[in-house]
Amino acid sequence: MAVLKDRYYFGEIEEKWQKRWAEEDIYRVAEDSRKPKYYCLEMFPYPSGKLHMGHVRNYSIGDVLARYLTMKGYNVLHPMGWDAFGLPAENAAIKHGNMHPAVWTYENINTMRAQLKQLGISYDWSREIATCHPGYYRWTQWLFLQLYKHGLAYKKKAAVNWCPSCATVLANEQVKEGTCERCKTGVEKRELDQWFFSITKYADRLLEDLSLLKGWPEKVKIMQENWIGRSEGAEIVFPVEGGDAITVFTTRPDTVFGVTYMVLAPEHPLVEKLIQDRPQAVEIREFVKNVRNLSEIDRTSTEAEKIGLYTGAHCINPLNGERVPILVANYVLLEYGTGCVMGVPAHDQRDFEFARKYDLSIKVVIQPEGPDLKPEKMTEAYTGEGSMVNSGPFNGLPNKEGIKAVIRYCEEKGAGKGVINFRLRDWLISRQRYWGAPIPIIYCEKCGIVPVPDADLPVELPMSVEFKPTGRSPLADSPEFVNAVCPGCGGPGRRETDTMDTFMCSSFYYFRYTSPRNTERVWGESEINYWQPVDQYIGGVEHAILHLLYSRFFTKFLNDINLVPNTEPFTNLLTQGMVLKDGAKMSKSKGNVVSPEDIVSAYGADTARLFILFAAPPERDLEWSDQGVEGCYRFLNRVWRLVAPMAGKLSGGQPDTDKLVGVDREMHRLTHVTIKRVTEDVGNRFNFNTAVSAIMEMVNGLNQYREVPETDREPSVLKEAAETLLVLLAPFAPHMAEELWHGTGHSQSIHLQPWPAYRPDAVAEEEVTIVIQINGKIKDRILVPVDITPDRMSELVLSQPRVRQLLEGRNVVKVIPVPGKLINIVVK
RNA sequence: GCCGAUGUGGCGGAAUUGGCAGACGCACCGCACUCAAAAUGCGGCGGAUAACCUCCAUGCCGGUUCGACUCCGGCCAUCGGCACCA
Repeated sequence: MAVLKDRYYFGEIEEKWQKRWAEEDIYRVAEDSRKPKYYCLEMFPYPSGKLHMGHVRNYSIGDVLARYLTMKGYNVLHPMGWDAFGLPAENAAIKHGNMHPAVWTYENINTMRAQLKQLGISYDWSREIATCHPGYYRWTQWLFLQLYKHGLAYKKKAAVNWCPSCATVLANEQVKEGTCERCKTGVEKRELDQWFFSITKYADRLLEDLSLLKGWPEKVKIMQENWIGRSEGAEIVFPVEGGDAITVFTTRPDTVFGVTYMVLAPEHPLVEKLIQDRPQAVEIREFVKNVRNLSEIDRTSTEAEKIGLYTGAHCINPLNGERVPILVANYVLLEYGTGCVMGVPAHDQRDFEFARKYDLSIKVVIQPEGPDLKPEKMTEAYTGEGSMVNSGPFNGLPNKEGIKAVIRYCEEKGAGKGVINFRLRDWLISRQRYWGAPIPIIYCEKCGIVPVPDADLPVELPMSVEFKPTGRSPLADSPEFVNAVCPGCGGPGRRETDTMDTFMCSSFYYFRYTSPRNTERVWGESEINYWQPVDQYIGGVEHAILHLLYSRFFTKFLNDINLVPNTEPFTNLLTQGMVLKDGAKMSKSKGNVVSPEDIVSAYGADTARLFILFAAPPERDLEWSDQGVEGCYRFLNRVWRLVAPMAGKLSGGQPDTDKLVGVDREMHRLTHVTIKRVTEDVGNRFNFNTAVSAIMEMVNGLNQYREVPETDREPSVLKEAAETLLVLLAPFAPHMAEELWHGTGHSQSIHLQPWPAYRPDAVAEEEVTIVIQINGKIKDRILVPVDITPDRMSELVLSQPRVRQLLEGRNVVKVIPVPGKLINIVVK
């Protein structure tokens, strides 16, 4: 039997068990049809250097769940890996001269892996993946080609962010408030050929299936819903004088008779055609050029002044034949709808303000009940309901019906149709960067765009490239990389030199974990069918939209091509709150960072984990407190001093609940109440903070119980209590629990023990204290049998001398007995 | 501006289905142990009050109810997301 030291030497203990667990490989899992599976996943980190407290929180939460569910008898898949491609690696390479992004990344991975092991997280490390490894990105490229083959990847010109000072292209993430993140220079726009995924083809499914996600926070679903941004309306065609036509999207077809002007986005392809040979041409070209150069931020800022210019051209309202002037304005976005807006100033606030500013006419077509709206007297647009007026055949129709009627009418006349529009845009995945998965495409003069054949994957990143900011992908300057043989005709070809957005790499990693070393296929069929979907996903809310939406898109696509059995990737989602210090997010610039390393070396991993789980429920932000950490450390020491002396002294089997009395019965009860509380808090509610509280209360009770002379106690009760305590503590403080478990005479790992079930008869009480209220105010308490009837309870309470005294001279109106809780006497 | 979350002691938080507000922990105070300190153990700890079995108290105002931290209506504050979406 192991000897337990009288003091808690966390360093020795943690090191010893981490080594043993690795040697015995206790966290390795394989498919096992005899056991129910559970896939517990935390968002894999970007290997930025070292773990921060947010990581510690994320992985501690996941670890408690994984360990708990394993003890509950599930076959738990709990893997870890690295979201290892991305800009910081490249920036570090530029900053540190000749350090290669791969070296920087793998060094960080080694550091962070060691830190995760020091925290004692129960990962199956045999499944570790890194997205920058050719064995992984081979499949990133393969999936790109699958999307391409199914018509969901396409190339198109699009504007990118350009920093004139760094002479480089910037990803959206690198643009902060319209300036370059590194040098603060104003960012410009440049047009480049780029690859896109047609996520918009899945917009309706991505929206509809949100309702299937019962285990997701409402907040996240609402954010995705808004992001997808479905709106119903119509596209209506306005012929332009002198040929051409403008198709406009509107959600208010009932107001088409009120159109008094039409506005095009500056980039709208028709603009140049309309202004040709007109006096306005010079001014408008200048305006368009200026707007194009604006950054996304400046362009879409609500504060930006709305500027419109008259083109001189007109179009015809197809419903009433009216002549409508055409304008160009900065607030109209080319990407949304059809890139133009019909102006209905009487019934749209923005149009109203714009019309007043430029003295455009206002025409009322929806009349609410009450006095007639007069354009010249209106101070704001009328956007409510009403009857249609000045609307030809639709006059008198309630506008809600008018929406449908106008659409039907347009469809009959061939002037338009009902349309559903989404705000969601296609996903731009091209990055003019080195440290990412190369897009597996070859351009050939004869064959055009040619996908790299599967057999030639991966298209490997060349190791020796220059990282000077030249304005192009560094790959473009690597002739060995660029020059390739066309797989179609065998002639000379050029490789695509852009790499893929790293969100692509993280959109399928949770599938790859099921077969991480499969070199033949992206994953095995039996593995994917066994493990999918992820039962519990845990991570920060900052990924509520992009990562989670892209992953849902991928899952639906992969389901469509029969590669995965599920249509949604994550059954349950837990979004953990931030870790704050002094009320603010920890950051270097604020100087309020607490490093996990320091905490682990000063107090041990068990203390760090316990504090982070105890300090707040997982969804809420957590305020870091050094004194709170101290408190958790003291608690673990208390556990040590309580249990360590019991080594070799515990005896007895299962206590017999029926025969226990007095302090033994109370202790036995506390043990089972604690099992119940911890099980519910961890398993049903994810309230780890209250689970820890329950364990603390049990320790307090156990300490008192141990004060009772040994001769007055039933030994089996102490044994049950001590062992239960360790098992309940195991998911939270795995090292200490393991050490004490072995020290008290066990040879198998505590982490392989079954989770205890509480005995209802042990939890049950014979008598309970109920509260006596008079008019809702507490006046007294009384001990009553648990199974007392409400009638008997009322009788008993009303006969109490103190109650009778309080009721003296008052009129009892009503008595409300609530069994097991309280009784309220209503008097006048 | 729109959408969402949160608001409880000196602090982090608890109260699971409308039923004892403040569990558990921190800080603080007192006591024990000690030559002393630390550590540890024991006790106290929302406010008012001389005191109570009294009164007040869960951001503010109002409502429903025998009973409201919890439900409803209206405000305020803080945080987060979206932000000219036609």
